[in-house]
Amino acid sequence: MKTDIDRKPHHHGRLRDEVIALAMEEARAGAIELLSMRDVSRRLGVSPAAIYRHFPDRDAIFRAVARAGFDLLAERFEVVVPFGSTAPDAAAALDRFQALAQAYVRFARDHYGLWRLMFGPYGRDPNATHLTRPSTYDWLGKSLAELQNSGVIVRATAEDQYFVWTAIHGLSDLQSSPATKETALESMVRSHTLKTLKALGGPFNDVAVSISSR
Amino acid sequence: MKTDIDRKPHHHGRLRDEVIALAMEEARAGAIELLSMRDVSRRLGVSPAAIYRHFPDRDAIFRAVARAGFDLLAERFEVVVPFGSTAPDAAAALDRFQALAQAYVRFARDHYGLWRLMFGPYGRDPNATHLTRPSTYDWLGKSLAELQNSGVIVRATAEDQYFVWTAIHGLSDLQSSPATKETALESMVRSHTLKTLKALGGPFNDVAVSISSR
DNA sequence: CGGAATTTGTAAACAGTGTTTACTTTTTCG
DNA sequence: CGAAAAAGTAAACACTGTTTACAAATTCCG
Repeated sequence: MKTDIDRKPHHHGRLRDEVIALAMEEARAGAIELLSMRDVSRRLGVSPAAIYRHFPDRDAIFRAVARAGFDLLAERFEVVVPFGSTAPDAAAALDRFQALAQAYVRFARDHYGLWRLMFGPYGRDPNATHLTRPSTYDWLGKSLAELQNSGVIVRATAEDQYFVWTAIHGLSDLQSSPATKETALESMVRSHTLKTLKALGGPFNDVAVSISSR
Repeated sequence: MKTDIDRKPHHHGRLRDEVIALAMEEARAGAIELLSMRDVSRRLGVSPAAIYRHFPDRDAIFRAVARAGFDLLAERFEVVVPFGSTAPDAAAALDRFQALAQAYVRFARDHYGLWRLMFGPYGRDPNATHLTRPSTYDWLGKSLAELQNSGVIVRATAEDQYFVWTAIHGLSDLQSSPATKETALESMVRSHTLKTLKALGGPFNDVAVSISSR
């Protein structure tokens, strides 16, 4: 039993999650590097030292946020391309591939600071799992396999996959203004992905191209 | 006339350049965000406040360093592709294009922190010139024009140029370990650039490909 | 030249930071 | 229930970016 008014003199347990959530929110737009321990503690109504029960130091928060960022990106991927299912035909496979790219570019635009954190030093060092990370990179592999099975492309080697990733990643990193119109972004990503697929060589299926051009 | 031992009780003039030089050196490997004003002043044998005669605040140093970074990159480009000259034939044009890409990727690897600064918020805001920046982006345009004139590619629109840039940029940003072997890096960049060119469409000149494959 | 004006430096202070230490409160659990 | 563990606190430490008032070096010009 507790008193009527359940004021929480102690946070108990969920402080760690609250710190990460606040840091992620803060990392959306701006650089997370200037996030202040004391500011976080103040906004969570907690003493500065309390945070050190959950993180050894400030960098540990950044690393945790970067990991959470990859989880969030994986969620976005799961929405547009449910991992259990398989694209029925070439048109669907191409649609999925483009939806994946759209999600990637949008994520970079809408969570710019978090995005930079994820692909910066803090997102890389954990266990050198940044390249073999299954959650996000494998989505691309699945999509490329679908494209291959449905005949849109003739092969999808590891090198091909890496190439496609770098192309979309570069686009995400370089998109200039965060105020790009939705339709402009969409068509830009579409033509970009089509070029990318064409680069994979072989008789790139022009039928598939005409399929996707509304 | 001065005393025999020309100790300099004041720095006079060149402090600004020394700050930028030191900050650039510091930004090579690690994140520049944790560069300390007081540390800089200490290492330059100067009081902390002295720096404020040359920069309004810390961010101004970052912006200046980012600009200097683009100048340095332009120097690298100039070495491999002298801007005054023109490639005599298709093989030379392709070589130059690949040399440009190599320089780009190497720069990102060898000046990782600086690279991140340049393409982060600090490198972008000056006057929104980050996309129209002539010094670095135009080199790519020149190279693509050479490729077009010599028949390696059939067109080089602005959109094409942007695509090529994003592809190389993405590769630069995602190259994993800074300890990649030189030969591995070189062949990776080569196959990457060839894919990129193929993506530009048209009857991509397979002869040119065989030219470049040693 | 010589002295005013300007530039470029300094020392001291201020508010704010990351982190550690010693200590207290709350929860868990045999 | 009472000990052990977990999760909080206040106070201190060394350090930071920045401002202020002041001093030295340089430049400018009558």
